[in-house]
Amino acid sequence: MELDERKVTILKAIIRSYMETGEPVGSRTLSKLPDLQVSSATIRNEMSDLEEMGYIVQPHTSAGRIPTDKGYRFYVDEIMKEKSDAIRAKETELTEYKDLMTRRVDKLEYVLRHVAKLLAVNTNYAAMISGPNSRRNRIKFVQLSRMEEHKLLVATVFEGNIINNRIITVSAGLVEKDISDINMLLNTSLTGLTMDEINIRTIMKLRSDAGEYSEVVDQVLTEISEAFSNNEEEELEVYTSGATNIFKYPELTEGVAAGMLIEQFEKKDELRRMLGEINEKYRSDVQTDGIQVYIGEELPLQDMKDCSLVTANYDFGPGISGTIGIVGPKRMNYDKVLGTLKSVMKQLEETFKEA
Amino acid sequence: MELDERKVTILKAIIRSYMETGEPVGSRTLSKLPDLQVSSATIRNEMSDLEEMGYIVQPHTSAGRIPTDKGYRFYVDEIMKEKSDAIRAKETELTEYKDLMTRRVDKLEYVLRHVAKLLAVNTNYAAMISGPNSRRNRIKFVQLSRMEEHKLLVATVFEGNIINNRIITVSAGLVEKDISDINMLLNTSLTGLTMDEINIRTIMKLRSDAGEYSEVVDQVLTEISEAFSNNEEEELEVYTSGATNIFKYPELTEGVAAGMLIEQFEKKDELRRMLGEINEKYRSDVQTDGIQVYIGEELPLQDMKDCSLVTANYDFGPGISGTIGIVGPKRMNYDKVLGTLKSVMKQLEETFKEA
DNA sequence: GTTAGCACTCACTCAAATAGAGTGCTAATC
DNA sequence: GATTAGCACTCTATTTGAGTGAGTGCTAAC
Repeated sequence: MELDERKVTILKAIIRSYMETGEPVGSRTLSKLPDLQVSSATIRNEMSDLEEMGYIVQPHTSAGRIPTDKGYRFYVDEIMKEKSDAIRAKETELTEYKDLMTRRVDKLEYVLRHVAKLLAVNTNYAAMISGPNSRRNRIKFVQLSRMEEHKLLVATVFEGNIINNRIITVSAGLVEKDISDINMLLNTSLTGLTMDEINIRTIMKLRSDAGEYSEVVDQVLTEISEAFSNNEEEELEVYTSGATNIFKYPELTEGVAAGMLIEQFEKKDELRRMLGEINEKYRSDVQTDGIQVYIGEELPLQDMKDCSLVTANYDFGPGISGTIGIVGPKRMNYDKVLGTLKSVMKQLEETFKEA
Repeated sequence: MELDERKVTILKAIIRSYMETGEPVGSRTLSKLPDLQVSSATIRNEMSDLEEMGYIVQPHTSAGRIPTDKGYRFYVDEIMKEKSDAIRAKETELTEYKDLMTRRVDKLEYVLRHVAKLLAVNTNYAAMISGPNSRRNRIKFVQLSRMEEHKLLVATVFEGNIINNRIITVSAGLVEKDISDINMLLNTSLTGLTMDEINIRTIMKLRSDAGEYSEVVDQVLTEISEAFSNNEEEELEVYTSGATNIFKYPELTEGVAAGMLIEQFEKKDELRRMLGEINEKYRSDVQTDGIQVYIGEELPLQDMKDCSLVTANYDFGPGISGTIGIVGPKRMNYDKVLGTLKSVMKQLEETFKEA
């Protein structure tokens, strides 16, 4: 069977109606729409076909139809084709938040946290953002300073002005000159490298370069290299916002699943892994604009099988890349989410280009 | 009417039974308890008295009784008297988590986040912790370093090794000597002060001390003072964990209130304000061990009126103080929560004394 | 003061009755 | 051949009413 124009119109109408109301859509409701000038009986026939083709189903015999994953997929693919319209529609709505974002570009964490909130409030779905993976980010400079007799502060600044502090303890006594020398040494050796690139060889070279200091310096370097390597779990943060928005969608809240779903948002490590994988996969995918849509069964996380997930990758330079995700019911307003997401990405990009 | 010994026994029995089951308690159930060797009729008479006195109520005519806020209040006050027993009971259970806490004392944020999680997991209620108010914390030292031509990194380390970074932009050109001089100047003037104590006068003095540099330095100081003053909202963080635990208590999840309650945990600013006020009020209250219990209507937040809140203030030195809160149903296991909280406080204190 | 006994209340459960929305099919119509 | 009107049918959701059981309050006896 073929998906002719009228079938498409009907399918889209079903999806749009279901998006609004959350109720199964009947033939009579559709027949009343202005762009469908046929009787309900005709529509029933078409719906029967659409069901056979797998785009819609009946929750029970005497109910209207609701879209299947396949139905949503068709709809989403359809929007994606005419995406540019959707963007402009939403852009204005967000500008009022611009100052919020531009205010403190220097603290990426702060920006991301607020973007998550902004997305959640604007879309009425749940938002999450994975922070950039510092390990892939280039070191801009390192500053070593003395805090106490045996405690040193190592402040590392990465591209994008992401700052990372560590406190290290050394047993050896260090005079001011030692510290400033090591400082110099660290900067000449490490600047421009990513954490991943700092391996044993770099450290060894550093030590040999240290020359006369090597006995004292050795310990500092050991501490630093350790501080630089034991940090996988913390580096990649995930910020979430609006998890409670799911209470606005009855189909997600009835049953036991509600708790499971809300709990899923507290499991930051799973979210992180998921977003990380998506980022890995589509980071350099220019064709999709870095935007992906996952519907129902397509979701990587089992507990979210009743939801849809829209993701977008941001990339503001080496190492400063991550993924934004919006989670909502399958009947989420894809137009709006896609538009909002694009708009936010664009603004973020501008903000970071300036900085 | 007077609360004689038998009435107390019955009241406590009602509360304990209701804590376990969440079901209204009837006279027959109570008559079967070993420590009540009287008939159900007698108990009915006593319960009638207790109801008249306001300690218990019937949800409806033909149901058992449940405790009122006043009933819980009596019970909690009773436990608080014999608190020391409760502590020791729980202490062992928590030791396994000790390494988790001691691992990274240098990052207070990290510790607090994990303590919140630990409390949530251990109690099965929702936990929250307010971070310390940096504005009241003493500056240990300040480190100024150049990031880019016109960008400087100001790293401020406070007592308790809490680190705060700011990036400031200056239009004037600075040579290395300027930076190290300003650095010296900042440290001699600001070390030992709290943010609150850094007022216009301090800044003015700093400027006059700057002497010959004043033209160039002026801008840096202005930037720094600004960076030091515009940060109220961020400084006081709140970490939450286990909000979804409330799904384990049906009386909290039925009705519309469930969503409201869960949402309340996303409103960090309100939580922050509440914990801040509690901290303010009981910070130096040695008598209560810094522990407070709020039941139902006593809660400062309207949306939590069906819950109880147990709070404890931590204080590990000047400025490093905050408040921990546990939120659960009114029928929460106060014994356990109080014990767990005390145990955690003790461990935290030890951890910080060492560092 | 305590207890046994009994009438009474009220929530909860279950089943049957009812209403309503929607479909599929058939036969008539364009 | 496509469209439509009409009708029987299906299934959910809502209502109703009877029955059940837990629990109380009261009274009279111990």
